[in-house]
Amino acid sequence: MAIHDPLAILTDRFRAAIAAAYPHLEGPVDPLIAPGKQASLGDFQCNAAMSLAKRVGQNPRQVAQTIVARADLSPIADPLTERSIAGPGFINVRLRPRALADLLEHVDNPALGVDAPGSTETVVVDLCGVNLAKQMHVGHLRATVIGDALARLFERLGHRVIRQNHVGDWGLPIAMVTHRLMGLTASGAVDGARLTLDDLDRAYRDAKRECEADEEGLEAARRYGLGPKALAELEEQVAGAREAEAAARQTLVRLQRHDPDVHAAWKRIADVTMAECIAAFRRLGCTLCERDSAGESSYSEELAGIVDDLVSRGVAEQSDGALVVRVEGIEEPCLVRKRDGGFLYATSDLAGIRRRVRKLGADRVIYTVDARQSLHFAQVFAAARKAGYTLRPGAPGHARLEHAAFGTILGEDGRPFKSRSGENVKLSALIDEAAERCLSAVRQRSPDLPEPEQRRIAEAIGIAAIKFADLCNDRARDYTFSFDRMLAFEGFTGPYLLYALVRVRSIFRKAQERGVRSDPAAPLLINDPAEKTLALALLRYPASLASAAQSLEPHRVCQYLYELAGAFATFFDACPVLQATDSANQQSRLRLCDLTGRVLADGLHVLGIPTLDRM
RNA sequence: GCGCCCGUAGCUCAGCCCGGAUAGAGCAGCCGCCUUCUAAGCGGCAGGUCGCGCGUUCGAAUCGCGCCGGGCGCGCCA
Repeated sequence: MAIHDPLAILTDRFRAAIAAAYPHLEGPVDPLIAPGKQASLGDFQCNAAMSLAKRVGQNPRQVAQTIVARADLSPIADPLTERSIAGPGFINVRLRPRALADLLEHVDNPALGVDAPGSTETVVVDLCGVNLAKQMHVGHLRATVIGDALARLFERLGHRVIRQNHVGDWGLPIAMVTHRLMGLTASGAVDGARLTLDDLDRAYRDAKRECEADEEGLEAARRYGLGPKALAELEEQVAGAREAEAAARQTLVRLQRHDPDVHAAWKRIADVTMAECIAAFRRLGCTLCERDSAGESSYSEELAGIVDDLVSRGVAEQSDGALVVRVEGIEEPCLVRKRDGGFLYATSDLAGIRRRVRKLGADRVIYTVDARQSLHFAQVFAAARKAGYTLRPGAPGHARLEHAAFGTILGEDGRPFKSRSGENVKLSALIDEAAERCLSAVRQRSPDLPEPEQRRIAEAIGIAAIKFADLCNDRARDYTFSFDRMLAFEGFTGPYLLYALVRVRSIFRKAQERGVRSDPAAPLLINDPAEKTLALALLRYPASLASAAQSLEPHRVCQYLYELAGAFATFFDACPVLQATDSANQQSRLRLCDLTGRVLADGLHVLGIPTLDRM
């Protein structure tokens, strides 16, 4: 048990009291301890009496009295009395200032009160999922930022984390670009040596357009008897598209057979794309590197074997010429091979699960992928389980597969976020704009700092704003992207958290200037209400991480950090540190500041948000 | 048609898993607070039929059922 978490301690004490008072009750009873509803009544409350009343055949107030008589809360809280009971049977608990200080001593360590896990798990996080020849855009932002935060969170909690970037680097669309690029290079239209991702992005779109046959248009033209000229144009378009597609298919076959020319072109596309993406991750502060890439191509050789395995063991079956895995509870079967013998993305996802569990040793695999893929993952997870791919060598039970689904980023018009011209907004352009908008504010507030420093600060604030906005609300929901709101420099934003930390660090800068030494062993004095609120907030840090990890919801950490920053802001206003009335108070407050700064920095680091010394 | 997600203050959102006291934030509005550690801050006021109905319960934003409204998905694309 966490010996520094008052909630855990009180839960323990009340559970014991209830067990002693009602020994005939079966199983442990949850004492329902919660933070106090009103600070004036108490710091915590026990809500168990009401729910127990019926089970023990007493009225709730009687139950509360019985619990109060049995509960021993020393030394952390004031003794309970008749007056601790309120309303129908709420039991209010008030912590002792001294106890608060003692508890804080326990979290004042490098781990900040986060205990090592009972058992270390291997957690694979599937994140990012960029596609070759496509610019990173807002669609990848969430998959990268949320996945990175989850990966960091599990690492912080002491687990072994393996990041997997399931890059879309295989299949017909990629073959289409490869084919087109080879043509462009051969004709000299593009310099292969100086290829950029923008070039590839353009080639991708052109190739796609080239292969799109307007069959419906042709059909309609025939039906409505359009003129011969229009008809001929449409026929030509369709024929051309079919030809382009056939060529792309041919390229795909050559790629699969490791044809040196095609493979070299494909490799070039992969290198150019990944180099730019990895630069983007670095700029964003996401811990994702080349080694974490495990694209679809890396599974291509395994797919036939997977399907054979599924067939031979009767897991997959024929259906309309295709191969499907039927799973209980889901109407739609999971398609693993097309009628034409081609594989689908479910097939490579199955290969992914098998490798992650068997080779990488995953106890959990977490997919940070768009919520629109929910059905797909439900199918694939069930199929993998049915196939036994989730069975871990040398461990009981199945690995846990979880889809950390996230919603769409919407524009302020409520529709999926796009540029004015309807294009996807490039991630780099997004960061540029955020940094640009911050720069003027930084110049205004810190005119003395050198220009490069101002730029560096503005960039960090912009990134903090973007990432915090993405992480701070419920993953599963769509959210509205708004520069104005995230950069408002007010309220529930990334900049607010950075600002709180900057103020902490500023105090220590000033302390040094004034020759004030801080004593790390000075006694903590928790007297002012603002000090108490801050102390209570500091103690909640480990629980906030645990809760976020349990639910795969980073926004819980955001919520927590915002509350901590708020508690600090109030403290900052109410409790002078360097001008404290006496040295004991000054030293105690310096320690509170130090602890606050460390928790804020640690929490921001867990979220992957950059921190600053000044802004 | 079936499935998933969402509906809480003018706006953007927490709270729902695990039911408890007058439902919380931020923005916008109004009133205060910088000769003192960064005012990107703090304190206060005002603002809500928790989509609707029924049910379970001593007690429902929270659990169940049924509606209404919005979004997304649903075998040979990835």
